[in-house]
Amino acid sequence: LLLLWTFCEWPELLVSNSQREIWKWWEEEPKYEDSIKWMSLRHNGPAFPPPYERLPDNIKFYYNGEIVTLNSEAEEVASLYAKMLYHELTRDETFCKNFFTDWKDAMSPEVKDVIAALDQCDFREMAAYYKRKKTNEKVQQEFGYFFLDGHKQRIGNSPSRGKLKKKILPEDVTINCSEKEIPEPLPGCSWGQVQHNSAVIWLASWKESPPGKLKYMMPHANSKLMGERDWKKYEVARRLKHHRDHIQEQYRKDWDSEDKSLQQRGVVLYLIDKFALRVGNKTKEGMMANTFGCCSLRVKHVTLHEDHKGETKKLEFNFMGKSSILDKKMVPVEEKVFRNLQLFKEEKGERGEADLFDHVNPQVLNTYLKGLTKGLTTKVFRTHIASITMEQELKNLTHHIKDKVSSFNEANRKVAELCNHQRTKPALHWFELQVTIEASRDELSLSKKKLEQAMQGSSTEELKNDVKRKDDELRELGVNSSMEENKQLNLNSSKLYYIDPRIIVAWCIKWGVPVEKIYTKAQRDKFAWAIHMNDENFEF
DNA sequence: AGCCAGACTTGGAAGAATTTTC
DNA sequence: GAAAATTCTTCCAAGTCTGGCT
Repeated sequence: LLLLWTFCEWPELLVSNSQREIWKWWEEEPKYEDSIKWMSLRHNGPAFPPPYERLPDNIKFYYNGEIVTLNSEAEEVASLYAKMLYHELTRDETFCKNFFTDWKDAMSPEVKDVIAALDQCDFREMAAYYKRKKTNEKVQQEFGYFFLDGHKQRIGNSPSRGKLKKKILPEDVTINCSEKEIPEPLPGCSWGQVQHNSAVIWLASWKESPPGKLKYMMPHANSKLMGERDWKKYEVARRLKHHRDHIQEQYRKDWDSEDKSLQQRGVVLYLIDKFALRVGNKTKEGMMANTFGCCSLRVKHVTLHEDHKGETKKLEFNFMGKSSILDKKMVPVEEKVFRNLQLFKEEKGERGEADLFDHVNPQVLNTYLKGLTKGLTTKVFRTHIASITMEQELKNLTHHIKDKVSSFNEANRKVAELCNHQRTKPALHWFELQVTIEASRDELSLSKKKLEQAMQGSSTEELKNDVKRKDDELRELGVNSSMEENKQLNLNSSKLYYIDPRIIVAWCIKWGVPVEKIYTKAQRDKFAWAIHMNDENFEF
């Protein structure tokens, strides 16, 4: 009976995704123009977290060992801190200072009188309580989907996210949907705005309070709207092969140009075309993280090396790229590029902080490229080069050293290296490390003791090995803690954003490798269009 | 012509789930 | 059978690029 009742309540949601029929949108004829993204768009809007619930009576907050009852608002803010009590950040002085200031604003005068220092606060009971509490899956069921032209589709980012920022209310949210399908806001609330703009694909948007940046509720990567764009992206990147010769010819001419902006454009385009650099827009001058791309490179980021015979010209990049990932590599360049760069550096009097390419910017570049072929922008080069490289690497794989999947990963690794996709092996935090080292040292001395005791007897071989192993372990801990060389390549980004999935599908068919070995479930959903095309002869 | 809000794309890290190892 | 290692998913920050404004 219970089952039946549940079934009636959520008939569609009980059918798991794998059992559902897939909407093969890629087999359909386009029903409307490119500029129109949808005919009907229905969804429930973002989910809002329920109003704050007070702590149960048995969970207490202590100040200086005494129980203190916080007013509701102060308790709510305290709960945010309690939830991350064991996080490294709570040992950060600035973090604590900022939090304490904001927290005080939420306190009633009486409470404020009592609480004078953060380090006298005991959040441990609260922290334990929240750790037990589980998030509610029902929210995902009700709000995790939208309907595009009658088809059910998953929503991408979770609408209820956003930690310490100001709470988002329905009044802050703009809804984008079909005319007659406006979602219900929370009782007693109304939406900030409702629009019916079929030229865009987002479902809801709002301004995030401290940074003032726009946030969007977008369709999931496996939805038609996202898949269609992805497909189109790879088609544009594919078409670049028909224009690359001409582009190269053109920029070679520009190297000799009298016009400084043409000359710089030529060199920049060469670097992007050869080394798959990002274009390098101006980054928002937030207090920290000065990052760079091709157009924004400074003089100090590029070092020129000429070997003693003056035969090979090399360029050394050394700069912080997107997400503050270090891009450091030595690459050979053509003579004229080398001379031009020398010139650009000299012009700035070798001042390290000066912009290396002061006569070009991303807009200029993109305007030029768009004139060459529709849809061409600088980022297309990265996609193109990555896909071409992968295709070539896979073609070169005539035999498999270990197994097919390992060979595949080798090819993938080349692409990741090219795109400079890194991943930092999470280093143990300092104090965790101390604890680990301590424990490791104890184990070692214990084993040594055992060995000594056993020396008189026989069969000490095993114990000797044990000591040796533990000694090595301890030594390794010391090495790892000294950090550096913790950088590893991350193959996921190139696989998800740069390599045309049809190249991979074709390879899988050719070598009889199940696609499941290469793409995870989520990735197969994202690339469903390519997998279903099932084209063994696909050539990028 | 330069600037910036708006709308997407791309990225590594954290956290969850799963597999492997001891 | 638990802990450790690895893999996968989610999260949301950090990029790109367009087009409208001044």
